[in-house]
Amino acid sequence: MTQRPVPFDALDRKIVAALVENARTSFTEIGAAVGLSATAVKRRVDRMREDGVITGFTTTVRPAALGWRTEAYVEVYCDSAAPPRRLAEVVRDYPEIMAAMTVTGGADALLHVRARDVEHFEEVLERIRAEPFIRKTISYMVLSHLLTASPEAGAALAAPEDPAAAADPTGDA
Amino acid sequence: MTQRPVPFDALDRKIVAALVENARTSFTEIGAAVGLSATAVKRRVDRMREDGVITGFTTTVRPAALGWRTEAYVEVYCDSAAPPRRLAEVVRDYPEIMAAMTVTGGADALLHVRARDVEHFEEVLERIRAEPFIRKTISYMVLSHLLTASPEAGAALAAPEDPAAAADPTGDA
DNA sequence: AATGAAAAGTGTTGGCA
DNA sequence: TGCCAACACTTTTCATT
Repeated sequence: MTQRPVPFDALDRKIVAALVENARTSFTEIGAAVGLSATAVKRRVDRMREDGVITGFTTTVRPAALGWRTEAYVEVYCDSAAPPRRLAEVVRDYPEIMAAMTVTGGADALLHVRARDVEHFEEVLERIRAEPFIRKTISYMVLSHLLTASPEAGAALAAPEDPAAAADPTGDA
Repeated sequence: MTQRPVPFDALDRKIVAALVENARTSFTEIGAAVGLSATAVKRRVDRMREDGVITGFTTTVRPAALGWRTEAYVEVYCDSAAPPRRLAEVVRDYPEIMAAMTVTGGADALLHVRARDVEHFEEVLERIRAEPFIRKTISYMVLSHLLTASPEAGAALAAPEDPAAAADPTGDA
C-alpha cells in the first residue's frame, strides 16, 4: 500500500477546511482563525502538499456556463479478457470522461461523462461503444442535482464524526 | 430557465483554465500568460464570479488521507409518491453523501457516498434504507480509479472542441 | 520539532487617465 | 483597458522555545 501514516492534527484539519472552503484565503487570515502565524500556516500547507494530503488548488465552475449542459453516468461491460489497465488507457483519450473507476456489480467500470448536449453525448457514446473490447454500455442521464456538495472532501471535513479517523488516517492501528 | 447568455470569450476561457489548474495562481502571472494586466485579469475574474461562471475556489485533498477510504455509488428507488424535493431534504442530512442527482433509468436517484470504511458505509446505507419512502437501493462500491480527472470542468476546459460552445455558452442561438 | 518576528519580494486592489 | 500607488500577502532567514 502507498499509505504512509501521515501525522495530521486538529490544526491541520482546520487549515485544510479553510482552504477547501476557499482556496484563495490568505495564510494570514487562516492563521488568525486557527491561532497561528502566517508563517506556521504556510509551513503546514507546504508539508501537507508534500505528504499528498493536499493534492491541489482548483476553481469550480458551472459547467453549463462553459457549454457543457449534459451529464451522464455510464456503466461499461468489457470482454472478460480486457484488463482494467487497457480501459484506463482508452478512457484517457476522451476529454468528455470526467472520471472512470472500476466497481463492484455486473459492470466492469463506471464512467462520469459530460457533453455539450444530447447529440454530443450520443456521439461520445458511439465512440466508446466502438472500442474493440467493450461489449455493452448502460447510460444514466443526469436530470437534476439534488445536492451540489463542495468538491470532494468538503463535507467530509465538516463532519469528522469519528475522532479515531482523524488521529490515525491510515486506520491500520 | 436560469441560464442567462453570459458573454464569455477566449481570454476568459484561458483565465478560467489557469485558475482551474491552480486556484492560487496570481493575477499577475495569469496576465503575463494571456497578455493582459493583472488588473484586467482581476476584473474579469470578479465579473465571472458575479455571473456565476466561476462558483468558487477550492482545495483538493486525497480523501484517504483524511480517513475516508471507502466510496460507492448508490442507486435509490423511491415510492412513486415521493417527490425529488423530499429526497433532496433527506440527502442534506448525510455528510457522507457527496453528491445526489435524479437520473434516467429505473432508479429515482444516484448517490455518491464516501465513508471511512466498509463498516461505516454499511451503517450509512442502513440509515438511508430506513428512510420511510425509500424502497430499495443498489450499491456499486468503487474499487479503483482509472482516471483522476481535474475536478469538474478541468478536462472540459482543456478541450473546447466546439467553438460554438465557447462563443455562445447557452447554445440558444 | 515547530514556532514567531522581521525583512524583502510579490501580489492585490482602487483611483485615475 | 492600463498604469500607478498604497496596502496586503508570501516567503525566506534568523532567533526562540
